[in-house]
Amino acid sequence: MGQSKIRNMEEFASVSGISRPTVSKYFNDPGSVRVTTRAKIEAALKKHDYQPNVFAMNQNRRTTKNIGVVVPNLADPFFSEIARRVELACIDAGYSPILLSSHGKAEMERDNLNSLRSLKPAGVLLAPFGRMSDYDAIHAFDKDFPLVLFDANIDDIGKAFVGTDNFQSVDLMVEYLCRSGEAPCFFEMKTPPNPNANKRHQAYVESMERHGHEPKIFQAEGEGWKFEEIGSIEGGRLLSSKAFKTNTILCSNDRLAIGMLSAAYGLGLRVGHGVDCDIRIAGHDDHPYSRFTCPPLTTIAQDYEAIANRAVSDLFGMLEHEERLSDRIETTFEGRLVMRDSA
Amino acid sequence: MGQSKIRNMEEFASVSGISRPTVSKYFNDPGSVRVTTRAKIEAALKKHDYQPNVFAMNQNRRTTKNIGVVVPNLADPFFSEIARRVELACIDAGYSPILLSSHGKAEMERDNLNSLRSLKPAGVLLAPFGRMSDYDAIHAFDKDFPLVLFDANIDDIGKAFVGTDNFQSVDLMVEYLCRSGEAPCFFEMKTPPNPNANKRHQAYVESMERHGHEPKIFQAEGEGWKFEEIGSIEGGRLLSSKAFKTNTILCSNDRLAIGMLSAAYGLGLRVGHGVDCDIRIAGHDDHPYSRFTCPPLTTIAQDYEAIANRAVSDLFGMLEHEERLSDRIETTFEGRLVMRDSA
DNA sequence: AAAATATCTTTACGCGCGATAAATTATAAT
DNA sequence: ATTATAATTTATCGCGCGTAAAGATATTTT
Repeated sequence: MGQSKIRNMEEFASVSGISRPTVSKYFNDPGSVRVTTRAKIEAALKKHDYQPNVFAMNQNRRTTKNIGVVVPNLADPFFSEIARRVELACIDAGYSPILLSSHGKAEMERDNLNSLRSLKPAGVLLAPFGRMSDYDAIHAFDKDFPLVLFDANIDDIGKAFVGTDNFQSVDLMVEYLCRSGEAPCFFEMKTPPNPNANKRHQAYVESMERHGHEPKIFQAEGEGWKFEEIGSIEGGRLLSSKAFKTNTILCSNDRLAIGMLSAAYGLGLRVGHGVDCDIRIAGHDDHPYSRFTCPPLTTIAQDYEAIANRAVSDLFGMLEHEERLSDRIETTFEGRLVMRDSA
Repeated sequence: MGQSKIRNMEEFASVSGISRPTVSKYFNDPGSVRVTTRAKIEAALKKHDYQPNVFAMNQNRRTTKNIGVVVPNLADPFFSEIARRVELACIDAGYSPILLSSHGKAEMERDNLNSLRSLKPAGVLLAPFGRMSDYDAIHAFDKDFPLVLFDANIDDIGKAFVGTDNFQSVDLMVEYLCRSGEAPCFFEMKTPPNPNANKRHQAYVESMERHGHEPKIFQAEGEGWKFEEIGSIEGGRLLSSKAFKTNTILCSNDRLAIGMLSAAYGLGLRVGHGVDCDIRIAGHDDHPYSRFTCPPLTTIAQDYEAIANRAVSDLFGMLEHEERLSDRIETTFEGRLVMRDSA
């Protein structure tokens, strides 16, 4: 809290009785100066409130403290939830996260990466679109900056990947559904914008075969990120035409499931595992609202916190230890079965 | 997209055959140079892809193209939705929006404003916490930067405010509910984190009195931003104890209503306006998921697009016309009744 | 065509700080 | 106390670009 107005580091150095280069060292790493001088500087800071000019700081620095965080779509609560944790983890580590949403458009993902270039980020955490992404742009970016992927993987891109093990998680759900009732069919989008959908598709097929059941896939038409709407319209169509041969439906993600629950309600179907119920519907992701659907949604919880923390620590580990990791690290966390009333 | 690597504006100027100061002018305003020289520069841009260093650009400039956008909580779909539109509007206008979420904490709102200071933003769009906000910090910031508030108002802070007219919108809903059935009681949080809740409370009371009914308020305990949970637990308690004297409940916002719908479902109550229904539940905001609740939620739609566009145009109007607006502008848009099945 | 105006080039300086080398201390180890 | 080591000071350069002034061209007007 200050009275006088300090214009630059030169002036601040003089009022604190320390030379400017030492003050500069202090701001880059307070631990790198002697305790006595640090005390002087911090005393002066309280009297004169000054803070270094970020633009001048970052102009000549090899590496800034900026961390880019790029997610495909902040309007999706899954991403806003995980982005929130990533942001906080960066702040805790003393970095400045810059959160960018690509608003569901792959070309904006490319633009976002290009914008980040001029910010000279120390590193970037990217949840990519996957196949929809501009591969060349991401590949080029990967060569110029330390990059860690999360949520969705792209082969050989980035120094590390952190996500959920879809094969484990889907198997967990399939196993549970088979054990507790009829084997599930699988409901997904025909052209999903998120690459995890493809993994889950595969995982479902393999898991069903392992359990001795024939996989049954139902694909919804529709593009874009309006998953609930697609789940409601296409799912409702399938439900009302009794296209499903089983009373158990596993949706590729919670948002599709939320849409289907809405359609089922509209059709007067009772959803759940009770004896008086017509169908079971399950999802995947433990979406923030899945606790409050009607009925509450049985789903797989991704470990948001672990994913966010690992992605951040993988990145900062590289940055701070200057490690030249020859090997790309892939970390997947297990999903956790969350049993509620819908299945 | 180019082959050669241009290091700085000097080099780029030479390959384009134009002097550096003119190139500098071009990047600050492409319209300020002659068409023939602009053509040369743009031809060179295609061959050599160069972009000016932002840090060096912003260092000496009086005003940057940075726009700060601060919202209380990106995890709330209402804010992620409106922030998305604000961001896009800024980009369209040629500015660089920097989106910051305060993650539900007032002290982080203050920190966010302080971080923005060092970015020398041309202006800032702030959706404040309201009473919870650090008034002094916001007031000080207001004096140093062009500031426009949206969603929540604070008296005399900012050059403009843009939001929804809660008195109009709540009255619209009360009128509809009274006309189509029993007069509503009002369900809200006892200590809401969002100041609009207080406006809606007042609006409900006034509207009820105007319609000749006695207002009945029910307040839920609970702090923080877990509105659905609070709506579910506290709403469920009230529902099961039959505390409401009327079969019609107006919730202060959709997220509370979503929680209450969940509780009602759990209690086996039929929600809706049909003859066979037990209660009617209405919300406010047209939350992205309110179309998919069971039953779909009758609510008031805020005009996100209009609010975002007006907030941005109010700010840019000031910036670009250098208007010294003596008067603070307050703009409120009307809410729109969205009739679905829940009430 | 000449005159008036708009635009460009040249030259030069400054922004605030990072980085470095050499000289000078202050602190720790012997 | 003397030496070895670590930290600080002094001095100086450079980052990439904004900005301004003066003179040189180009374009438009008469």
